[in-house]
Amino acid sequence: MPELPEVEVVRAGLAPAVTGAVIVGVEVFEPRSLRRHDSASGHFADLLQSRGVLAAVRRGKFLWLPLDSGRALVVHLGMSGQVLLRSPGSDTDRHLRIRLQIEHPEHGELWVNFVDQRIFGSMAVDSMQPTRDGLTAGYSGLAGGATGADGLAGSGLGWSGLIPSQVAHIARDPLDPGFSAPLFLAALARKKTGIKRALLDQTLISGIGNIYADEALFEARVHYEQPADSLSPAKGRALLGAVRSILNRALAEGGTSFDAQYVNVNGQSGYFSHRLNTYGRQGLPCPRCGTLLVRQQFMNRSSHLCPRCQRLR
DNA sequence: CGGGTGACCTGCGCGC
DNA sequence: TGCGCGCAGGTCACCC
Repeated sequence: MPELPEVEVVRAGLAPAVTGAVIVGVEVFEPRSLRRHDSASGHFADLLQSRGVLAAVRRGKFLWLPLDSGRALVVHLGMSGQVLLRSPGSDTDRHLRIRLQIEHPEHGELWVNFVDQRIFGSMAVDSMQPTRDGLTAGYSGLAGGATGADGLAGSGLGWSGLIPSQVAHIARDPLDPGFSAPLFLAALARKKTGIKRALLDQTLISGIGNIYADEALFEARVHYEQPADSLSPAKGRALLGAVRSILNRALAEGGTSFDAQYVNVNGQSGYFSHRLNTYGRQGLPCPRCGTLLVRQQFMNRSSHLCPRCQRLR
């Protein structure tokens, strides 16, 4: 489940089930799913066994569960990853790569199945470090970003001010209260690169992938190869506004699902695919002007656009 | 530094 | 029915 709305749907589903739970069992069926785990710090299963889970946090497309050991279980869904909550003893999901058995004080025992057809996703136990700006590391669904509300003694934010090392280079996403629009727009204005490349650069702004980049560019009427530094300040602001609007609307509909691949923790699909204006709609008329939409090769993938509404300037 | 390419994977739908 | 091809929502390493 790749882009921000789909990952947030997973985070939101996971949070109530795992917060306060203890990991009582770990089964790794596919070691390639541990690609991002640094085994020098210890074996994946050993680092999880008997640990308590404090929360479910997300920045961009990265998800992590802070643990009572001071580390975090980092989850990245890649292109085809799913996290499914199952009752103990459930039938094995196809492409099941890792299973965590958790025990929650209220909900009892539960299986957390990491399912991933293509194995581009991964799980890893990672060390934590303070955020560079001293703010909450990501979104955990807690009011006020959990500031001072996590009951941890000592310095400020506790786990909420810490970020897994492998996520530290990822920029804040545009729905994060700590995201600075002026700083992002200023950085954009310094980039000579094409605007879509910039939107997909997770170190500049995170959470945007191929679908929502195309949709936001369509909404703002910008060509994907328009140099970032050539956008007027007003156009830059409009584009960021379009990005936020699209992400929020997709979130409200449970994300985008073309097939059973992109589902929440209960295996249910989102409905935003009905709202897509350009992604995957090549050959169909532009909803704005009726010109036929086109698909073009870009960055080893596809860009979808209206050749009339989105001209290179 | 920017930008291009390939690697990492499995599976589905299509045309022949 | 089978086979090859192109396609898929991401990220990273390496090259020039």
